[in-house]
Amino acid sequence: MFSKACEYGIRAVIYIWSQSKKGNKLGVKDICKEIDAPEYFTAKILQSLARQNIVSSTKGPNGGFYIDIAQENLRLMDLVRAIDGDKLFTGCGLGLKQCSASNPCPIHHEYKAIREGLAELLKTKTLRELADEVLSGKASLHSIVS
Amino acid sequence: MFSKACEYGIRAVIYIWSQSKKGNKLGVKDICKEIDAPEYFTAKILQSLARQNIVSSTKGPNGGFYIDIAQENLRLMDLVRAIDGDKLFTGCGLGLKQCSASNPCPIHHEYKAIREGLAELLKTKTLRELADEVLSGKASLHSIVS
DNA sequence: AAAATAAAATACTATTTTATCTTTTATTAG
DNA sequence: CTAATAAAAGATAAAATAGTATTTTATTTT
Repeated sequence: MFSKACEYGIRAVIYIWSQSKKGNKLGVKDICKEIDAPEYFTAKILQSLARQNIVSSTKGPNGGFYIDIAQENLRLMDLVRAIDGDKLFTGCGLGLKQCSASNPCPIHHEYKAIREGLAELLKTKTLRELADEVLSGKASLHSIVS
Repeated sequence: MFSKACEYGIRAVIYIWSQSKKGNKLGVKDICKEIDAPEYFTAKILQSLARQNIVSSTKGPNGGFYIDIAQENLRLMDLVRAIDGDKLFTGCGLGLKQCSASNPCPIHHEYKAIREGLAELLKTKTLRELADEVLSGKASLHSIVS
């Protein structure tokens, strides 16, 4: 469904958010250790998100990634769009170039419902909510390490 | 969502079905012309589906692909599984190796609902239904050519 | 039997995605 | 001002997906 880049990006941003709340900045290494993601690849994703002003960063000692309070209501949708674009929310399920209610593919209506359900989910969830779930221990960003 | 191979495969099988009903066998060239898909690539997909006994084929003059009546109740789900496997129906939305109700990622429950909705759609739709929609003109397998 | 046809199999190419490594630039602590 | 630190940028590599071309095999028509 989501690309690997998007999966890592979401996990990273949720973690950054949960720590920014405490005023901490995080290095890529720390982030990747926590969310179990490849370091250099995740760095690229975060750099792209920084250019898009979704996360902030500072270089040098004590530098790292953080998220501005102003982004408190950032929706999961905004993040997915920033990384994967919106092909997931626009394209035809069977790949037709033109597919609409007036010239539908055989699963147009049903697929549209699924896709809209997904969009609704992503629009509803804010990064704040997601980070809170992790902070409260209700949800996790990595597999159990035993 | 689906891979290109899967998109072409679904369109091809629906078209083959709609013609098999009339007793016609179809060559790859004809199929690809109708569904606007790359010829050699689609051929490979169909050959794989033939090995999996989802479509049938005969070589030589008047040969081609067709679908056995016994496959009348073939579900879209079976086709998607045969081409893309079931990663779409099993994996975690955020890519966690282990993600379950007891150790959930932050979108586990909501994502599960979306995924199950999709699975339900694919299990409900039979190839017969989809082909009928195309035959009756209610749905289309290619963009409008004006 | 020979020629024609069409799928099957194999090999090859291109593009995109994922991942890693190296160099550069900015910032801060000493 | 110099070291050290950490992100930014760029270059490269590996893997997966998408797409094309060629050869082989089976079947049918003449």
